[in-house]
Amino acid sequence: MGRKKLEIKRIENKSSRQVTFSKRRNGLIEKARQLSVLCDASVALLVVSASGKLYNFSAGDSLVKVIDRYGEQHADDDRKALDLQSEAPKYGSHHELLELVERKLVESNSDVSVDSLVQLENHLETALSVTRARKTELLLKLVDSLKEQEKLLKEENQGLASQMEKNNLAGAEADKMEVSPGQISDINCPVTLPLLY
Amino acid sequence: MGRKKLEIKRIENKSSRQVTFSKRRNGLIEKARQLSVLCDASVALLVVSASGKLYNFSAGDSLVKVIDRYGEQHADDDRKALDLQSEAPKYGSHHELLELVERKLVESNSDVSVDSLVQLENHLETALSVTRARKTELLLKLVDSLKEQEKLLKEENQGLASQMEKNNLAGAEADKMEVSPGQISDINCPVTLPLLY
DNA sequence: AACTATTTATAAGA
DNA sequence: TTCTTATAAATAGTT
Repeated sequence: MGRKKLEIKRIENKSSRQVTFSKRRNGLIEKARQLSVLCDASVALLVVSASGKLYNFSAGDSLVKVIDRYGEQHADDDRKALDLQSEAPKYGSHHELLELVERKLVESNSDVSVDSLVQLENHLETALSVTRARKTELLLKLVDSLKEQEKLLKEENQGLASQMEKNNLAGAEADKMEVSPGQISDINCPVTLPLLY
Repeated sequence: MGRKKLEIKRIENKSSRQVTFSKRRNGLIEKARQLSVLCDASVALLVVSASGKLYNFSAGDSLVKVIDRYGEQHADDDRKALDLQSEAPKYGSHHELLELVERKLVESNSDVSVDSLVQLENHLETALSVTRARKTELLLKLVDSLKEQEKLLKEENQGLASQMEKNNLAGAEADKMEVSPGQISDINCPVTLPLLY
């Protein structure tokens, strides 16, 4: 959308790259803002220029909340994907909790004592801590069990491989001796298998 | 840019809000991609729909790297905020930052303003979120790689076991035939190994 | 930073 | 959801 069609590839001219960066960055932020307003969504946007400068924008929720949600969602997805049922209490998402608190604060502006809010805050922080700790615990347990599994499989592999090796060597020995057919099933016979690495 | 000019305010009609969300979200992601390519920048974009579904996109660097950079920058800000008087040593991590904070809080127990503490609280919360997101991301990656490793080992195992099975069967065949010693090294010989489970 | 010829995005409709 | 198309908006090159 300009005087000429611009191919989407790195702009080589440094100064026009910088100008385009500035223009499009603003455009992107404006689009993000509009999406948030029009569709009642939260948007977080981080842009790092080639020179390393960071620009950030968020709408709807704070950047931190959105990033938090990113972390939480991944934990949730993972738990579902792995069929791990969590015994963690169903507090709902942090986002929802925070919204609930915000609503409470707005609704009952003055007729809620600071003490009760402090209590609520502590309660929520506990819930949050429990949930997070649980998440980490589950992931760490999963990692441990996978490592254990890996160890067992490696041992098994080692066993199979060395058994085959043994067969090979025994076979070589057998080759040198004169072995009668009747003995074949009682001894380790030579095998020449390509050892799977 | 459409048949009619659209005011930038929440779209009340639910279905058209949803359609607009979908279209503009895609548009936003495309713009983010273009910015990254044209200007050699990194972009991270997180969008949370009203219904709570999260969409994320990143270009240039991974989402985690960009979020990390955000966290680093805030850590830098924190350091600067706290280092007004003393010379600025190199605090490499949030951990060091926290130690610094603790020291400051103990040292200047009462002569620190509430405002600066509020600011500090916000910065630390940001650091916390970023750290948690990173922790989760790293754990998930670890889980993925362990699963991949497990898969490979199982395949290898399968291969070894079936090779042995083959030997066994071939050996059984050999038992029934009359085999002269000279042929032994050319055929698969019977082996009676306990198959590792 | 402003201007404007064009390209691009997208709102409404199907 | 996907496609079409009229129109609004963004922006590339220019000043």
